[in-house]
Amino acid sequence: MADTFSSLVDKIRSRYVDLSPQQRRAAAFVLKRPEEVAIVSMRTLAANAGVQPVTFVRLARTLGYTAWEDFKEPFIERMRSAPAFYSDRAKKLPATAPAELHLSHIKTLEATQALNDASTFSAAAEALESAQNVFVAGFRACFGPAHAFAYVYQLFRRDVVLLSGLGGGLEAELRAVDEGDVVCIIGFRPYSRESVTVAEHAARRGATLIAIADSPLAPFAREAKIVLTFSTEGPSLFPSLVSASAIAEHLLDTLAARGGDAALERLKSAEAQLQALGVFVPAYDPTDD
Amino acid sequence: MADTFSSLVDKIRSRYVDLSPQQRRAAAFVLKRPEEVAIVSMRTLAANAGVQPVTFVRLARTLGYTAWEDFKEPFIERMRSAPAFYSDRAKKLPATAPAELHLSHIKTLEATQALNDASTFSAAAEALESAQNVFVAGFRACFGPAHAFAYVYQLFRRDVVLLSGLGGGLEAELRAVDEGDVVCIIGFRPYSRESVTVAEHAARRGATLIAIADSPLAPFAREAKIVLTFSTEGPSLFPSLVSASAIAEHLLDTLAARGGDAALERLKSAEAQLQALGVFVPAYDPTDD
DNA sequence: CTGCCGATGAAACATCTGTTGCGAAAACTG
DNA sequence: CAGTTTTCGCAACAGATGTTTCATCGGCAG
Repeated sequence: MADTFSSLVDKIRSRYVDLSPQQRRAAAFVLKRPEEVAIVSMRTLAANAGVQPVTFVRLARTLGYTAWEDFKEPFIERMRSAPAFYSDRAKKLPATAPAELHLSHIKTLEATQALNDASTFSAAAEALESAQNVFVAGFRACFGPAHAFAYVYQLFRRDVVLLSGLGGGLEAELRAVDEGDVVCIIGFRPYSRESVTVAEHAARRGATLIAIADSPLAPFAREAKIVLTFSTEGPSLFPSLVSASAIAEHLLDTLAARGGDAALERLKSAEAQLQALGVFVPAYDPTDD
Repeated sequence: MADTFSSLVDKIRSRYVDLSPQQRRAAAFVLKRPEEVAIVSMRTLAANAGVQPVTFVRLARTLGYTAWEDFKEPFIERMRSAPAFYSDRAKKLPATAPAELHLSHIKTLEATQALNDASTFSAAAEALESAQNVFVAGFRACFGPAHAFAYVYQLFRRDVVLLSGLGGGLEAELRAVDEGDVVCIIGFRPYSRESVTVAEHAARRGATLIAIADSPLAPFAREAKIVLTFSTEGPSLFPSLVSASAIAEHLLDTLAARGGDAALERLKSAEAQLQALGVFVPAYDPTDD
């Protein structure tokens, strides 16, 4: 009984010619504005389509649904997991063990994608650009993503500092934070004490706080000017860091793109420098460029 | 009057602390499941959140909205523009949409998924289980994922060591590697010299090598017994770590699953210990379990 | 303890929901 | 053309919706 959106569309398309004029009107409208179906009531939908409310009930019936709600369901399901298209594709993968986790990673990414909009990313980038200095923090499980973010950011910006708390020196590191700086904290539940310490210190000093968290209600996000939210959900025992990494990378990309040629130049020279220092080893894959 | 979704989230976040317990519950739920707000009725929303229907009206009022509908609007607007299904989204977003990068992350994940099969993961898990000691390494951009992997693994296995090269002491750390041990290295192009150093040393000592690399031909994977491959491709300037994280997490999940109750027990006690040490700060989201 | 005040829950409210029944109109059939 | 069938619109229905009202609870100051 539970139809998918695309199969419903097919059904409409194939039986369209047999429909009565009014039902055609309704069906055509439904295809043109699928979001409306999920969101508004049948009556307003009818008003927008220039059709009587009953017509939608009749349309649903002629297509084999017992009630309008059954007809409506696929439209809702399509919206719930935002870009339904990719979800549908993922469901078609074989149901072996690794595929399941893989699928869940995709779902997590999609959930994360739905939680943030472009303007939040650009606001974060703007704040970082106008910062005197940038501090990055993440503790315990989140140290990894924080390090990755700071490492790449350092490639095209000089004054990026990773707050590590190495050797218990977190407080000493924090003394460098001042007004005009931006502090960027990554964390998720359970929230480590250090992240709150950093956040509070940053707020006290008047620095701008950017939080990358699993919830806008994360304790260290309380005083944040900008919050980027990610999901850690999944069938795994452990919370997933995949989405946090995705967000960090997206932010980096935004920063590099906005930085323009200057950022690119610095990036290149940084890489050349590393190369010259003999940090890297040549790959021996002949298909390389 | 017309609020955007992110500004609404900010409003909730900033005023969350002043809310009454019940309203917090409602607010937290709304943040955790934003799609629901757009789709279901207030009454069922209340049922799912474990709150009275009135509470949502009250919440909307406290946040400055005259009616529930005004509060609900941003949630609907957010969904309306979300689905990348028909042509209607092209006109809305600027060229550098977050959806594009999001899409590429999914593609990368799918590519990675295709590169490894379940048996490779179980082989890796098997090797790790029968190891005397486990060493984890990753340098430069890959230090993050390596740290994340080691951190979680340490939660249910005692003898996991992260090779950090801190203070230039990499060689000293390597002296601990011996026959019967497993060394797990994460890395991608350009390959850092340290990763090769570690790999060669491990091979010389007779330790088993597991490589997590962007190519089976990675220099540090030459002597590896098992290679897990991931993709770093994407439209971004920077290679993506998302898939590397996904692989690491999948491996951890496999390990925990195979470890059975014993692993679970250790995991629990590790978490309890951390809790007792006051490492974490309580979350103030009442909808948590 | 009393009196107060905000927070909370239960029930009643008007309104809007999807759906039905029925009559008028239109379209087809012989 | 009449007779039949289908389509359509209107008004009414039961149930669900968001909201209001009011009684109760629980903490706290005097």
